Amino acid sequence: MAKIISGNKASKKEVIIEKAAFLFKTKSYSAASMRELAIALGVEAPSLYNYIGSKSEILEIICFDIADQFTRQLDEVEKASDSILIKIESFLRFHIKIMLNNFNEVYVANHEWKHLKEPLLTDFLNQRRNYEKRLIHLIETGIKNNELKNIHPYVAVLTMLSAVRGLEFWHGHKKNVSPQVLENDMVTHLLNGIIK
Amino acid sequence: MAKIISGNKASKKEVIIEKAAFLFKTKSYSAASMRELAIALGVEAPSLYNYIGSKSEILEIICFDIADQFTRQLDEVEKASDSILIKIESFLRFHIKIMLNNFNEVYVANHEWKHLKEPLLTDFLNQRRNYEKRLIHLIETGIKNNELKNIHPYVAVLTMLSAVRGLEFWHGHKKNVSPQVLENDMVTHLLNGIIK
DNA sequence: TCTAAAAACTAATAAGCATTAGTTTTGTAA
DNA sequence: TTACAAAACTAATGCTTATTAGTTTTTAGA
Repeated sequence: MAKIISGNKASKKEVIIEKAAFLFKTKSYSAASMRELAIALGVEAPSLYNYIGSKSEILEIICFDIADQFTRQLDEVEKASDSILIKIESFLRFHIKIMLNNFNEVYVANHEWKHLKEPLLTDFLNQRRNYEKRLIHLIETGIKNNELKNIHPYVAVLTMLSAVRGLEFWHGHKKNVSPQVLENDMVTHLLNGIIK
Repeated sequence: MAKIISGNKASKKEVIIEKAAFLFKTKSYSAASMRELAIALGVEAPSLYNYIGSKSEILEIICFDIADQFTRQLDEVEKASDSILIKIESFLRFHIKIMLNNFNEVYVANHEWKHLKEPLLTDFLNQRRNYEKRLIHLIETGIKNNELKNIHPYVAVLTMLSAVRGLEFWHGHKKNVSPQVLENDMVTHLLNGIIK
């Protein structure tokens, strides 16, 4: 059969992971089989094992790659000498952008992480919890600063994280709205509300 | 082996579905097996087929039961002679409450609907799309009324639906916050924002 | 053109899956 | 106590799964 087609830069392993992310998103991790993945790549299933160690390794790479991207961006936001408001705004804008650009991988990281095996599952959840804690700290600082209303910090973080995460339903609706309008309107909503 | 224990009111079928909802939420629909479900009920797998037709029937019941509850509540909201603002607020509060009270079933309906088989999959998605459209109409009316800012209606609906849906992460955090505070703070956030 | 490594293949393994058929046990009402 | 129905069981079917071992083909460099 044919060989795995790899673009100019992407290694074959990266091509496999990319297709797998699409498949895991579409059918879910458990329901997607290595056979299907192989067919999507024009190859027999066992051939995949020349590049990857196991099905679960693919999931691990996807989940931790995304987690790292979020962590690194938050590092930068924290370092910057901006107001809390600006910090929150840039964290929101980053989430929206990465959601639109790395759609499949973010979707898989958000939905299929529970199929990670220990100890990676615990690692992943700790990384997430830590990320949330840093965001909560941001909100708390904003409340003390008098920049923000006195709402429960975790509720605010949950609301914002969930809202941007909901962009997984955006596909198919983008016809009428440009990504820029989407980004601006959602940021406005989450910071200023919808009441006139 | 023992018999399936059914409470006073709940039929045995309802007990199966309840446990299945928990299992589908915890392990995902594909990864959860009828054998596991049976063990959780203290029974052998084939015994389940005395009550339910198939594994997928369980998923169907869960998904459409939840969908119906949302539809019926929106019917009432639309009928009521309230301002748009009040209408949106009660739709939000209903979502938050049902999320906290029917956690497992809502979670499964939100995450595992893609394993529904045709034509039910199409039915389900149509029902969802229709629900969204009715919410969009609510927002549009509010904008015309001058009750709401001139934001993109679908973005607003997506933001609100996603935010309340994110309460699936609430479990484990409820120690510090009462459901009432959670509800009020989230509603405030989604209507008025977080800026002081 | 020859050689060595990379990457594909085929075949097989062992396990798990939902579901069906047929049988036995259990509970209930006469 | 007997008889009937409900609800459990055991055994089996046929299918799919990820993964491994061993082999052949393809590719690239000297």
